[in-house]
Amino acid sequence: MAVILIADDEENIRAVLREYAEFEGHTVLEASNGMEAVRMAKDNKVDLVIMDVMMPKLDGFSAVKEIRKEKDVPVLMLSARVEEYDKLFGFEIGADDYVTKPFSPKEVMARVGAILKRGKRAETKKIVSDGLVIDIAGRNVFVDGAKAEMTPKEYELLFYLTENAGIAVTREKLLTEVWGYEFYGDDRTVDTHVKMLRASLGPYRDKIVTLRGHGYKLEL
Amino acid sequence: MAVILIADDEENIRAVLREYAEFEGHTVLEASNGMEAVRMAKDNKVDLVIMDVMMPKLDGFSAVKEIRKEKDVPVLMLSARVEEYDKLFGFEIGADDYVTKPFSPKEVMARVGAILKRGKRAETKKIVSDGLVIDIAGRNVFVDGAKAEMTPKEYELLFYLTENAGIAVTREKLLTEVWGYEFYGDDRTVDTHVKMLRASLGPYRDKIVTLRGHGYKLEL
DNA sequence: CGCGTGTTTCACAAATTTATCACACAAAGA
DNA sequence: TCTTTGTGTGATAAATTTGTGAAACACGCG
Repeated sequence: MAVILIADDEENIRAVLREYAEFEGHTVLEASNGMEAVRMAKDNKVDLVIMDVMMPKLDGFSAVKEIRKEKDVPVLMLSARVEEYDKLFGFEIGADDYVTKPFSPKEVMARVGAILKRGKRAETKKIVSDGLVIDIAGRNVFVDGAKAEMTPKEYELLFYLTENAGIAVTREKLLTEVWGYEFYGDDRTVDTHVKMLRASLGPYRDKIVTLRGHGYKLEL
Repeated sequence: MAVILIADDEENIRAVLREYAEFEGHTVLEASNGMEAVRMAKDNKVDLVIMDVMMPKLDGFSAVKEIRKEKDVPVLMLSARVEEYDKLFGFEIGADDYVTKPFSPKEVMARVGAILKRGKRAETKKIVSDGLVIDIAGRNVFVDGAKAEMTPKEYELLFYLTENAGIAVTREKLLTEVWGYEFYGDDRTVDTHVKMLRASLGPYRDKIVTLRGHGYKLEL
């Protein structure tokens, strides 16, 4: 559905929200302080941010300001404070909603749903496996939240494998499908690109399984 | 600014909200029960409805449903109940926001402001990112407040990319979509226009990302 | 017509990507 | 264990691709 960044220094609050969010089919990223939240928001394609006001290193308001410099992502603020001032300030910096602690997860998710519904932006399909996010339409690949820069061939190879996830593919097949039927080169070229693709996938390098004497397969 | 219909059976609550709303420059209509609220909403040009849940003759939820049959007006629900159920139900019938009593008038007005702001954004379809404002309907582009003058092709190219923000687009696709299917010219024409468009976008030139071996993408 | 703005093509340099090769390494079978 | 076969990897020269400036071209208008 959507990618939600949950920024709160309290571990259990993140856990609760994550549970609810994932139940609704969202992908969740977590940040435990403002700095981390800013970094993650900038590096990832985030659809909504749930941001706590009081956090170490960088408070929620400042974090939102920072994020807004680069991205126009909707924000729901969380705060333990009940003072009115906070609420107004939250709206002033452009927060889309505001909930005070203690809150009910259901209410938060209802508000999240409302915000996402409003932001009817075309949502690109994403294939997710653990910390690996593959966004074919946006030509993005995220490894544990960080954007993985790849060469064109790597993208195409990965996308082809993704579209055929779980299916064994021969080198020949890959050459004709990814490289094109006119390609008359070496089988081993595939190996080299798999090597580079694996390097780009880092911890998820093993998602590309070698099928000895046959070819490769992407396991999601 | 806007016309706000305040529906609440408590006279003093209406009075307080009216005071704040008028202070912000809004025009206020009042209804003391659900039936009246429905009638007024249908007969008048209303920009936003503040609706109490518990009212005589017709409750707030039913009233909203009734109003929504004819008009797609944003609604902020008020309720004395603190039960979660109400809140969720409020969102389910499409309320844009929800505040429980006792509330602070300032908070309510802040939320009203937020809702109206959203609505306005949707009407003119202004896509904003930092100091970059793209008003497709008005055919305007503002860079840090200053209007950016562009050639027709630049506008069209930018608008197409904006409508497909976050999605990778090939040069071919751009040629057929922006230039027209009959165009049989050079791929590289796109490059040149991207170059010029980037120049026009000044500090936001990097919002147009080059996807090597593929095409371009607008990142908001 | 001639002019001016806007559009397209083109060529070249710079930067990036690719294909291939050789060798080390790993797996499977005798 | 030894052999054979297939795969992983680093290096590198060759091939692509893009950014850009300049020139050619198109077109509406006074």
